[in-house]
Amino acid sequence: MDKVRVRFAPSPTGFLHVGGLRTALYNYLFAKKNNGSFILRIEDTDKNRFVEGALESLVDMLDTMGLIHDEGTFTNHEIQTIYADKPRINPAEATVSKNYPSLVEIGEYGPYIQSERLPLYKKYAKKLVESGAGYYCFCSTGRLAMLREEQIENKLPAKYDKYCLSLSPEEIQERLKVRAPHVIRLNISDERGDIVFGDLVRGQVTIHARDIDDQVLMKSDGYPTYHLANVVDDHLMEITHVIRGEEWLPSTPKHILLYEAFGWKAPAFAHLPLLLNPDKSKLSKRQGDVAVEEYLKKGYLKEALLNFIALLGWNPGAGNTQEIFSLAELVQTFDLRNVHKAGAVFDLKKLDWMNAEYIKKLSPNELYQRVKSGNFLEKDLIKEASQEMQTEEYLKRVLLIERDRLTKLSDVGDNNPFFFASDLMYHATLLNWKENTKEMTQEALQKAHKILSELSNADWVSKETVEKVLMRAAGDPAHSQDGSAAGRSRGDFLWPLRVALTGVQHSPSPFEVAWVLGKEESLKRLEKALKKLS
RNA sequence: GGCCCCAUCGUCUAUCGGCUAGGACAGCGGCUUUUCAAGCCGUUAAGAGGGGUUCGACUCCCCUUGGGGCUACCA
Repeated sequence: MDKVRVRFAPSPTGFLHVGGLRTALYNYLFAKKNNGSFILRIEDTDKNRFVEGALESLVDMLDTMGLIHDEGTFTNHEIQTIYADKPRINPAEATVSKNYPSLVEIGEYGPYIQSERLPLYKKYAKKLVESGAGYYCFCSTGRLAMLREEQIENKLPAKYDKYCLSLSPEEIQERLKVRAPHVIRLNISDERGDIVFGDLVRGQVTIHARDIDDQVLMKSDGYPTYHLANVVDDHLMEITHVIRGEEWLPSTPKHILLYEAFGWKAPAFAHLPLLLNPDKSKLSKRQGDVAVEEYLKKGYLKEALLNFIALLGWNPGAGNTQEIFSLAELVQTFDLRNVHKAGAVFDLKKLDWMNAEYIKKLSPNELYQRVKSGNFLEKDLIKEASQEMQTEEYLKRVLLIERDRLTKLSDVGDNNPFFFASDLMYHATLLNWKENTKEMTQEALQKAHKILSELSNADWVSKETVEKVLMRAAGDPAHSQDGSAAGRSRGDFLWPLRVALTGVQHSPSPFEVAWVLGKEESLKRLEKALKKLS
């Protein structure tokens, strides 16, 4: 079998979409699994929908997500960073893109940007016309629209009526000579009958030729449409497997016909199920975020997003209930045979869970780095805190305590604002544990103050030390079951301590809070609470 | 309107004719516990409907219904 070559071919019409990310991911996984090449090609054949900067963002986003391609289009930034240590990519072999100076192309099948391959499409379109598989069409958009309207009204398939196919060679030449606007269409004969093709995820698909429109292949602006460019490029670039979204399924017969017309062997096709909104329509911006960048900005880890998206439409196979996969594990396990046919709803709740799972696995250092580099510390809560509370040491302590409680990186501090407060407000009644008297609360706080003030600053370095000392002070109810400790419970001591340190009733354990706050701040808060009581 | 694809818990899914239909998320309940979270345990919840084929259908075939996609000189 030929060496596997697959491609991800986005259009520069906006940011990378989570649906696009999944398509790219499956292509990547399939390539890596089969020791093949993953190629990035740019399909910029629609001048009208071109968005400035989209190209660079698309290419870079693929890399920040870790889907490193082997061939095709790269940004200079990539070449200098991500690929710097990859011997098979030699920056010296890079050619600067003709149309986009910020991009570079690497590989033997270039250029990899369709707007730079225009002569190629022109040449092949001409071949089609010469063989009769294609023909010139001069019809106005007005006539086309009327035709279509009429057909729908008569319950017929809406398609071009081949009017221009009846033009004589002389007429055609004449019109071409005066530069009459025209397109080139694919000539599909009803006689062709059923077009049958195999799909790696759907099995055999059959569509009758009579239902297919004479697709425009070359637009009047001289650019090819997706259909022509796609087929020509996939053939020339020796793509072996076309893995793309299900929205392409209905146009695949057109592509099959093109391969036939050129006498080329068609690649294998695999049409992936769509990603859906909660209402089951095709995933769209209207019902939530779709840009990968937005998810990263919201504090989702790229590993979690990739893992989650991999499981939308694919599973590791019979009996395997594993859900957490690293990218390397996905490569190992991936198999197109386990791709589903039905669309999958993008369920944020499950993504949240998975993200939390990934956060829990991060070391304190990694977590800090991620939070910092993702700019998640740049929030008012933290920026308005005292200098001491913004040090790396302090923030790392906060993160260690919060790690198991975070859903997203952006949640840092949100559930425990007292870590960054400079002045807590106390409700005297909240300080009392259950029905305890003010005196008992005072006693508890004084005891805590005494114990903590006896600790040296060095003792505070260890969370365990702080915890041990306070735990001892809280007493162990297990040793006073006979009531000798006058029915005191840990709560009698720990509850006032918690409220004094946090001002609220929900928080991590007082040991941990005290450890995070440090000696000085902890004592300060205890004193303030005591003052409030007196 | 035409064509194509799809159909198991609310959601993601397992099942390739033998099922007491399994797992995960969410939900609910409990344990743990000074509170919250985490963790652990438990639990609610599904094969759209109708015909076939078969000893036996969630699994195969047909129809209906439902959902989705495509139907551009967009990809």
